[in-house]
Amino acid sequence: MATNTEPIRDEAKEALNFLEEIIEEDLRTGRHSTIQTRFPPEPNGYLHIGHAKSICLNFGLAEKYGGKCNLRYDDTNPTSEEQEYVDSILADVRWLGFEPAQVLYASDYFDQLYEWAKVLIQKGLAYVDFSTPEEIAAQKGSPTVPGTPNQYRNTSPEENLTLFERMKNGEFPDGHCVLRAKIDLASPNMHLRDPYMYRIKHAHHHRTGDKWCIYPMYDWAHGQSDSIERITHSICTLEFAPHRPLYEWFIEQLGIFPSRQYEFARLNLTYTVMSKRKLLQLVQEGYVNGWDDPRMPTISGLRRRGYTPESIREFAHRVGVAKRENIIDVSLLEFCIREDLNRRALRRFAVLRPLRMVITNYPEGEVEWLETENNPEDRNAGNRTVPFSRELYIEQDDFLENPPPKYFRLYPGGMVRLKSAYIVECTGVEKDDHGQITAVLCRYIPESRSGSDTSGLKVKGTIHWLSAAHARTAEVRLYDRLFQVEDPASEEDFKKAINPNSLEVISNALIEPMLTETQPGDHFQFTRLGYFCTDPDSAPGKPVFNRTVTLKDTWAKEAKKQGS
RNA sequence: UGGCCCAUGGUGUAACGGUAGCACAGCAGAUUUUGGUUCUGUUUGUCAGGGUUCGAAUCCUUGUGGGCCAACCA
Repeated sequence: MATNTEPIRDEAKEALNFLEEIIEEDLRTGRHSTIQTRFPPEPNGYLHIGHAKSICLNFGLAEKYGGKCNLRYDDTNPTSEEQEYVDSILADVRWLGFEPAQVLYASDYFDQLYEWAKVLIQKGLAYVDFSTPEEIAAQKGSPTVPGTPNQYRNTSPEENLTLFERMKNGEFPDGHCVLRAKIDLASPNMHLRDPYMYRIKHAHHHRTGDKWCIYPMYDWAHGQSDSIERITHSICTLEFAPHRPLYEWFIEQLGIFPSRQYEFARLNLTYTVMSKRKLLQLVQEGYVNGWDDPRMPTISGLRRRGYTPESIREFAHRVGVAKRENIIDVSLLEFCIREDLNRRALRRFAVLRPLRMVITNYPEGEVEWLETENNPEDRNAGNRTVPFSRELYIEQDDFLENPPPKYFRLYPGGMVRLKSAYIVECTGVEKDDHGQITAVLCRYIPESRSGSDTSGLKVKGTIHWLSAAHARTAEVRLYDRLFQVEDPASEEDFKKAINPNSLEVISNALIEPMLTETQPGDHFQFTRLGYFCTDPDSAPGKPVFNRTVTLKDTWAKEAKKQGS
């Protein structure tokens, strides 16, 4: 329920990023009356958190300024693109919470592009080149040495038109020739040294089938596609900045709608890699279990890990937009999901590494159903009851025979509160022949029951627990960062930096009875442990949980300090 | 040794010639039946030199450092 006295979040006072400034200026001056953006992935892999930033930017800008945003697949290279990727991309965009104004494909424009190529040829601005790739590379010179023209550069437009048509008709094998724009072989910008427009590929395209055997290059397709869609602000990452003069040259020569390109710095995250090539390697070489492995920075991986769309959108907002190279601390991402889930996730009891506890003064066979809150941050989440009995399980970490200083949990002679139940005092331990503790013995304080505590006792620690007779089992997958170094991409071999302990599977964790009814995608906070999400691998009666992120753990820090 | 882009605490990001702020992380404390949450406090910064100006993170200039660019990839 929104309070009306609260001003609508003061967006006006919030600082604008450089793209917002450009847009507001364009709107103010009347250069555009509305804006049109697009998110243009190539369907050759799964989307990752870096794409999420771009999606949030493009759709977010359109939303903010009352414009529209298209999803356009940049499908100009049939040999690396697949329908599987097309489908996953749309699903990810929608999951993030955005609906494209239109779902379009660069391949929709192949006919138009072909016609426009002929226009350039007629203007003497494009020619068919039969040189080998090596020859062309050599003729391009280097950044400090101008390129040199070859014989094909002088072919007449008429001849080029014929040649280009023959290319299109499939009269030449792959790689036999290319269509090049005739611009400036001496340009200090290598992209202007007669760039390729078309290459021959007798390949099946996932949408156009076998209609074409020539396919446009990125530079020849992208700006024209933007123009066709009347994209006002074509936002891309920094590495495309040197392409901008070419982007503008094509549009100018064709005299078509002048879309403008703007570049921003792509997102990098600590302890992971972001390039599609590297992610593909992780998948293909079995370092992870697929694109949606919860350790992957892919959107599908984050989803399976338990990240919510809201948390990712918030993250994208918080990282900001600028032109400076950056590497965002993954702790910001973790902050965003904790912030979101703290508000929304229902609390449940789970014991990952069980230790038996026997309450020696509690009647055998008796069971009490005790009330506990589903979410202390949200009164509307209500309460639930959990069974309490003589034999319990607690977390191994919550008992120590010889506790270090500042240890608030249980130890011989010490007292803790069992969350939402009673205060117990440890009276001793049971050990096996090897000296291993098999049970913690306690006596409980009957008048310390939560909600009606008249004991007057104050304890420092509160721990979670499960009634042994009522506990159910579940598989719990504990994930840690995939890499051991902050910036694996800068390593000689990024795969050597892989964290060998990025996944720990606990196949017999204990959970409270209610938790067996969960559905894949459900989020919970396991009290005192962290946020967990039900995995699709769950089977009836045997749920599987992924740890999204731990709770902040100041004791772990303190213990580490003491240890070192 | 060509062109383009960039440079603000540990990490990001504001300040649009006029008090260097915010967030995350860190540290310290208060509250707490989650060592969670919440609250309070706090450490740390304008790459360097020159110039313009009453005044420069901001404008100019030189340097330094980083990134990108020559694929029949996008």
